[in-house]
Amino acid sequence: MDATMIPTVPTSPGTGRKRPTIRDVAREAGVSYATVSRVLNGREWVSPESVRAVRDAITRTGYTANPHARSLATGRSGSIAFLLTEPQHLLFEDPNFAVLLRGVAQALSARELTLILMIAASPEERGRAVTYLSGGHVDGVLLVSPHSGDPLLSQLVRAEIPIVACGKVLGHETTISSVAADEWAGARSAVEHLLAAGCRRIAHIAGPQDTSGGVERLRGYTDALTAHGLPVDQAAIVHGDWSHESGAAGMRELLRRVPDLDAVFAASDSMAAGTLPVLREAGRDVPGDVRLVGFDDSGLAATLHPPLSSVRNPLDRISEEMVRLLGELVAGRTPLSITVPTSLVLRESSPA
Amino acid sequence: MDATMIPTVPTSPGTGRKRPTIRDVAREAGVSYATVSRVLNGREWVSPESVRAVRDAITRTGYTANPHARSLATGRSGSIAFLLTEPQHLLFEDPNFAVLLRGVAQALSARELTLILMIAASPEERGRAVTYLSGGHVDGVLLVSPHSGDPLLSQLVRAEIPIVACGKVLGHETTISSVAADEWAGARSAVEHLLAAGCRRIAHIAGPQDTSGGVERLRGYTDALTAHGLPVDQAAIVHGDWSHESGAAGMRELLRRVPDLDAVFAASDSMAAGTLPVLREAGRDVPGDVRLVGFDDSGLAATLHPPLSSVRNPLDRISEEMVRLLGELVAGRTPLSITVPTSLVLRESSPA
DNA sequence: AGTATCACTGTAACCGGTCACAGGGACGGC
DNA sequence: GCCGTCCCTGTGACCGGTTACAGTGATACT
Repeated sequence: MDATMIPTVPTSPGTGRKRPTIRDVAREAGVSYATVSRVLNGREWVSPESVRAVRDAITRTGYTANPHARSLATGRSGSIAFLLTEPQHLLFEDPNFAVLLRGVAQALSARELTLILMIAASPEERGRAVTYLSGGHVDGVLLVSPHSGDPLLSQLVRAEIPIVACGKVLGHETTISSVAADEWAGARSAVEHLLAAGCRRIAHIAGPQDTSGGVERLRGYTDALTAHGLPVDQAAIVHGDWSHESGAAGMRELLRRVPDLDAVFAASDSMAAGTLPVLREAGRDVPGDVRLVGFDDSGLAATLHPPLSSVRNPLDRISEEMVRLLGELVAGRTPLSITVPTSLVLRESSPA
Repeated sequence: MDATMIPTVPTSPGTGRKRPTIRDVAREAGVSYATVSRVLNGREWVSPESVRAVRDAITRTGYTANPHARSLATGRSGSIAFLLTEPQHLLFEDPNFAVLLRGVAQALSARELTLILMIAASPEERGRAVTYLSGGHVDGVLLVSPHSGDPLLSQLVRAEIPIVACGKVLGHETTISSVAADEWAGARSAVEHLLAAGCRRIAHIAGPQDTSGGVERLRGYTDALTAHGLPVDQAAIVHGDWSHESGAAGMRELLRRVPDLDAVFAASDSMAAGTLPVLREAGRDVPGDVRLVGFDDSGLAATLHPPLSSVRNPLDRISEEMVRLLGELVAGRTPLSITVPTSLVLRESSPA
């Protein structure tokens, strides 16, 4: 059927017909191209008639500005990079990450900024990422919970790119802005809730201690205990890497070391999820024998059996603040670290 | 809107010292800037000495090309958009999506293309996305399983942007390239495996029938049964929406309708995971009493108890092919639809 | 020797915007 | 009538690359 049909338009993709430029609009509107530019950016005085003429011409021609020409002229790219250095963030293990990404995309879209996603897992990818970013081709970089010692960090800092991290970056407070949930308070409230429910042998599955999240959540746990006059038993603290598997392994270890535990506070929902099959196998009922609280309130929490109590990590708020802070950095303000409050969401795994 | 835009103050941190340009490199190397450009693109004759001089000058100055200037001159942006029209893709529900994104990022990075992520959920976001993309500011668009009737599709097609979709787009075969897994064959092999293991009452939890995935997987199931001379019992087929919950609900329904079932083929791993607690509660052992096979072989499959057999959705392959096809479209080739093979991964939930 | 070819290089004109600067009316004050 | 101000507008010089075109010297060919 289409073999005999001859297309009416020479449709070579991209080369088709030229897109209208600012000069075309100017001619159409009967003004100079500088005036069109002024209307577009709206920061100088232009007569109402000119504005209207230009507006009309724009809709008539279907003009949209060429962002590359604009970037070249202004030196500002209008795009920011969202850099991931750990591929597992993108995998099943970390559903929070997806929520954060969604929030950031939304906040950027609202500011008419484009989001460039860079996943730098392999050494080559990391190298390419550093070169690209150091080249000053984006206005700023958003980082997800970077490890403090990562050489990538110092390279980016040296390149003087505005950076905002999600989670405090120890040792870089003066060069990198950061937005973090008040994880200490969240962890503390989780443990206080368990104490109020009558638990006295509360164990903790901690996160990596080279991330602020891991440190803060552990600190919240110990502080809650000591504030209530309870001893901090090092045997009741095991360390995981946020993952499901490490949660399972940690739980097995805890059952061996502290068989009389009556509650577990896990530093992530994934790790909390990992404890469930282990507890079930050991014949411990949740929440009957052991109360369980996780952290992040990810999508995972509500789908577990039993549904998991968790500390809500306000990721929508965090992503919004990250973009705001990045805007300020780009505008020349000094780096700033802020925290946003968390809240405890109670579900069946630890009834009030 | 202007209030939220990043101000145009020229004192951004990056402006400290100016980045070297092609002219700086030329001066440093003692050649003209055209020669530097030639070395960079390497497509014309340049003397070995000049090449070496330029190379040295580049490393000495730490030069990196300004992509915006390049785009402006060449008319090619060097970036492609990854467009999501359904926000739930990014959420916990669809771990496959993350794997696909990862693969695409990798494939693009290897080709020195940048990935612009656009999430167009709200009507405003969708509008902005269409304007941006229609403006010709990216070289092409990658779409994830779009619904055939989506007006966004026809708008993009009208704007003559190269598009590659993941999953066949019914009705747009001649304008949009697509890459899809051979889901029919995958589903069929899963059911054949269950038949070979001796199962005779095989139920199916199907996906939404307005997606090609849902349709194809169901068709593979029925075709496998009829090919083996078995009747297709409509009572043994329930419909879900890919989610964990719908899997659980479907399983409850199946146990009521087909109490003597000896196997379940679920159209997604999430739905398969949802069946597990229901089966356990009903006292059915997996795989002892009921064999279970999922679809996608997501990260989820291996972490379940028991580990889940699943049809492997070759997302790495799909992402690679999507990027390849997009490259061909940009180069002017006509749209093409291809399928890539799936394979069955056996685990404890359905031993051979 | 004259000339064609080859290998290489430099100049200049773009690409499509932004913005500093100069200039031109209209108006008010002297 | 002259001047200064206030708005508004156009010209032209960038931004940092690519590339068409012209040119140069060396070598090969006639």
